[in-house]
Amino acid sequence: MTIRVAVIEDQKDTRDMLAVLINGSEGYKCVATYENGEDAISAIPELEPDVVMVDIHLPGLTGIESVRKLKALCPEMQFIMCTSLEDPENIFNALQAGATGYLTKSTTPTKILEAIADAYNGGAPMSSQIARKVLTFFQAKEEKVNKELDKLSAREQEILDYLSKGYRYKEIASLLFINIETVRKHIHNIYEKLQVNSRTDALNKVFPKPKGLYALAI
Amino acid sequence: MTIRVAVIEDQKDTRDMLAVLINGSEGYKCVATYENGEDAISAIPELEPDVVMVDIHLPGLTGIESVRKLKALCPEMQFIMCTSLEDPENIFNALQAGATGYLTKSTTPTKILEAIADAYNGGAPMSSQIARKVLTFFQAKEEKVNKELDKLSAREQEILDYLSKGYRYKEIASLLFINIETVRKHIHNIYEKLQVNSRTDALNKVFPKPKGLYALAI
DNA sequence: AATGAAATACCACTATCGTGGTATTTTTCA
DNA sequence: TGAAAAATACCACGATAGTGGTATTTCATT
Repeated sequence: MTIRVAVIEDQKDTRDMLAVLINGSEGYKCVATYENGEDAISAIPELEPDVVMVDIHLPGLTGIESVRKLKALCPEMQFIMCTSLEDPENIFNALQAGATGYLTKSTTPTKILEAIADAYNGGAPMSSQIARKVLTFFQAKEEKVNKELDKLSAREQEILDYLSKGYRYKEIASLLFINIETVRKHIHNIYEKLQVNSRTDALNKVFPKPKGLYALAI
Repeated sequence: MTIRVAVIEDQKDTRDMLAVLINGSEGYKCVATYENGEDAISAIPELEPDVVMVDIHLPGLTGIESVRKLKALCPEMQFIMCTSLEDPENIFNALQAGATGYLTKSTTPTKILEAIADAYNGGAPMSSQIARKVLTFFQAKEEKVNKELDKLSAREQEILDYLSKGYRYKEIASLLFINIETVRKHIHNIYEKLQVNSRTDALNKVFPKPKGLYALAI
């Protein structure tokens, strides 16, 4: 069983180095190399490699954008980002775009081959330093949420939860075995604390939407 | 430099095994073991270990809840979850609670020690299989979104976008330079197509929330 | 040229929501 | 124990949202 690999990398020496490494190893074959994202996008869907190594820095279309487009066309294909940059923003964007691995350029040849096999076998190859940065992104998201949320009492949070699910006042009242007027009062207090005056505004304040979701969907 | 480790694990044999492993290794010291989360929470903030190994399955307070509380008290402390479960929900919740590592019980002693050192040094030790599951959580989105969304005409999508931002009918009307009755009509059509009858329900149908987010925040 | 979908506009009615009060009981915590 | 915070309940009013109609115009496609 041979893993078919493609490489997108603008620097000729790195590109050739990768091709030689891959072709020189049992079980791996480099089936194509590209020096920019545009060429890769027009050729890769036909070629159907198993794994694609992508440089983040590409002239024209960036590596991240290339992955986003390719992943949409070929959901089964595995993408590994290769870069010198470790900043969280790039890591996050790359992974969100559909990459499953993230290697820095200092990675040893052995580790590169391992990473390719790993991605092919359902893993997500990345150093634990990078994994930590991913986690930071995860955990950072919550903070802001709680900041608004912990202004509210437990009961208020409970009611807000029902609001978020679209329940009407009287439904909430019967679910909580309290009077509708009490529900109304709680919600009034919630709105005051959050400085809003509608259900939707309250929810948007407490559960901020992931950016770009709608823009993307259009 | 010695890394000070604490262990929270209800099964005596596993607990003892970990303690022996840690104390038998140069550079590591097991400073305490606990058989449940409650004991750990009352003792660990005083003790200030560098790294805490936490079993997910604990009697009473779960491992995840224990980490959440401890992390709030001691943000610098590193937590590694140990479990036999690899299901995405647990992984996600544990990491969101503040754990930085996630080991399965099949991990070898050497890898366990490596993981402890790794967490201590700013990494996030986890297998690449687990890393992939984390990514899946990141990437799991869209799909359903578009399915509901493309039932709607462009104008309807535009109006739904305003609804999601909390605008009132008359605000939408003046933003789009159309009559409020037209807005009302569009929204009525939107609700019909989506088979709902309130703003919140429509938004929940088109922009499904990442599950577990709110439950976590409580 | 005809059909149909989408966008526009208007009306009347009901339900629900949001505001602004007051007041009692329960819980929490200093 | 005493004060503060939270939860409960009630009322009245105006604003907004949602329902169910009809009807005209525009635009794309057959």
